[in-house]
Amino acid sequence: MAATLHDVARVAGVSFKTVSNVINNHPHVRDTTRAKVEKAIAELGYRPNLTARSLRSGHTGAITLALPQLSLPYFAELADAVIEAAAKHGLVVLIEQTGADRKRELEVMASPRLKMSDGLVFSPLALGQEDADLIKADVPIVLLGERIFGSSSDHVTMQNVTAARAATEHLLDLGKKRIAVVGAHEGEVIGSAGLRLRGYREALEGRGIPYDDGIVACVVDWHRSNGAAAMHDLLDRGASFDAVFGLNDTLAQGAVRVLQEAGYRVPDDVAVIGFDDLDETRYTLPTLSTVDPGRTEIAETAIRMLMERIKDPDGLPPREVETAFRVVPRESTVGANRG
Amino acid sequence: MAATLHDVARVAGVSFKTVSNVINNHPHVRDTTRAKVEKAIAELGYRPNLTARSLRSGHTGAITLALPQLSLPYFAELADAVIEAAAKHGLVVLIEQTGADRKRELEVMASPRLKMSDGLVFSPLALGQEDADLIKADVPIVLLGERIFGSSSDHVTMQNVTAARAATEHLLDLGKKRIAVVGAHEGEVIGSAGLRLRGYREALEGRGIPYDDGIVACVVDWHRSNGAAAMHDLLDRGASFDAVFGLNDTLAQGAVRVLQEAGYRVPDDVAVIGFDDLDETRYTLPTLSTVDPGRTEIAETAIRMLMERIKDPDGLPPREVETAFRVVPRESTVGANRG
DNA sequence: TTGAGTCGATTCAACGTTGTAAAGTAGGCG
DNA sequence: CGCCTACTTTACAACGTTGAATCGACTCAA
Repeated sequence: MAATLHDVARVAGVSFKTVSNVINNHPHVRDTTRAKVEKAIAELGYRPNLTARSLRSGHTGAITLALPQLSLPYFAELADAVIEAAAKHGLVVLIEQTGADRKRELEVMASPRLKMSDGLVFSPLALGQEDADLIKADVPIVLLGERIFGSSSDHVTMQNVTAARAATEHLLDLGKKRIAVVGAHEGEVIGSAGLRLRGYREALEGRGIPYDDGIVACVVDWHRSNGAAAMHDLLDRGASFDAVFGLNDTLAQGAVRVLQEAGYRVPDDVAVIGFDDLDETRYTLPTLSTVDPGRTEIAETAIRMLMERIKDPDGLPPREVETAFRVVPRESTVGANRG
Repeated sequence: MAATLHDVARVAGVSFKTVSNVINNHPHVRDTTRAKVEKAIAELGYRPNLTARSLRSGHTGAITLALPQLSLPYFAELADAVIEAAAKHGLVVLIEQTGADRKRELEVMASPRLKMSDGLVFSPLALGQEDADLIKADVPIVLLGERIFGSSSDHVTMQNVTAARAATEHLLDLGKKRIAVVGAHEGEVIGSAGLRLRGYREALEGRGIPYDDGIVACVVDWHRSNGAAAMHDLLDRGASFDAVFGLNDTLAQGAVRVLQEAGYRVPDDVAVIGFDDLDETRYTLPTLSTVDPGRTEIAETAIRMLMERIKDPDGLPPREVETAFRVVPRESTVGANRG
């Protein structure tokens, strides 16, 4: 089968430890010896057994990324960013899908498989404040995403409230007066829906506009179909509005679709803004205004924090980082003749 | 640190091998002993060290999935399907992004990291027929996707030619006479672009319609923007056509967008069909007709074949499986009042 | 010339697990 | 009562690697 240090040593005529020293660039190896060993390595096509190395060294060179589902575009783009950020540090990424199911989210942290990696980047959806004490595992954890936990883990979060406020203000700045919301979660306070709704309300308050829950449509999931259904709902109710804040891009896309079917022009009759800056928002008709929550920065920060904690598991206090966001105006709010 | 077999053994007052026997459901363990051991396991929160188990057993319980990029929706949905299929067999998935770069695709197979998994599900884009001999690694490989290799690996491919032919025939059946193609690759024969174009030509031949390369637009990449640019190109050339076959869904979406901007009604003026059955094609305006290439079946077949080959690396001849496809008519070809 | 110090290579143990083989403990039967 | 068998537990070695300690040879300064 595959060659081992011992095989190489036999061919090179040295001890297997000398081969190990060559591979690990140990300083005290004679050049002639090194050459002999390298020749033998090439000859046998030797590759180090990373499993054995992991057992000996205690770390694997892999991290786990746990997220709801890759077929949700936001998480696919997040995973892309995390994999690239990890690759820069020589880490490989193992992906676990939780389906936003609370039981599976807890299982991820409890599974012995987690120890096949050195740390966990975790984007939970179903876990809430009440689960704070359950957020722990045999490896360091960095929590991503929108929720706030009382846990002792590191967090990388987007600025949901402030960013949502900025998105709303963008609509207000365009002279919109009645801004509908698509995608609220009934009664939620600390989830991303709740936080973004809070930002929306703050923006209204800032301009002295009363909050009207008659133009706030609730949904269960954040899929395109839910956005479409919510917009149908608003239209059926006869709600009047001149702008829509979709709490994420897919919801906004669903809403745009229904508005267009119903004969409304976007943005002239109704301006629409989303949230997430998915790649595809650049290519819809009209292109979708949105908020870039700093996905690349989230990924890179998460990896950096995780590596710091892997290196020093207990020396650091729990940290919370909020990434920079940016409102991205596109055709769905400012029309086709933008800069 | 984490408890080991020895720690559990000490607490339970047995040898560490007995603990191992309990964990592995060894038949001859006295009930009272088992109970003692299980109590100690619970007490210490013992979890087996999978790295050590891997070293000893020679397999890891993980597989590698190598693909171009997760932010491309097709591959995100493929990854989702592969992860779910793997999970059914108790396997976890490690993802490598190649960026469709030939060098990185070769590196994936050569990297010692690959041995941290038991097998490779590989969806190459840059490797071609001439690289057939380079398709090999220290672990079994199942190749996915559109290319054909002379390699000795297992393949799971979609029926590109037949499915593209069916897509084209769907347009012909609607009475369309001049079907433009968006997304061809200049001179390509055996890639997915080449194969799908062949299916298109076969369909035309079958109806005695001459092939006109004046309505076949070539692109470099298969992104939405390329589809848009290609459609711009066709319109600028003054090409006349009453239908468009986008060689994948994102290309088709880009094309639809440009058509709509240019004032064409889809499907009344121009019918459009894509390829891949991305989730989002259900929510565009109009919803996009497409071809479901059997993604779930691809994933499940690939995992099944990979497991068979892991179990018996040399006993099986190279196999090639083609999955079933299905034309999915939606609004972009048959209009809004469909069944 | 000798002792200290460096270089180069080796030996040994350990990481935590499982397979093999052997050892110990009953129970059953002649 | 002793022996054979089946059951239960244990001891030991291995998986392939790296770190610690060791050892010989050589260099240099005293």
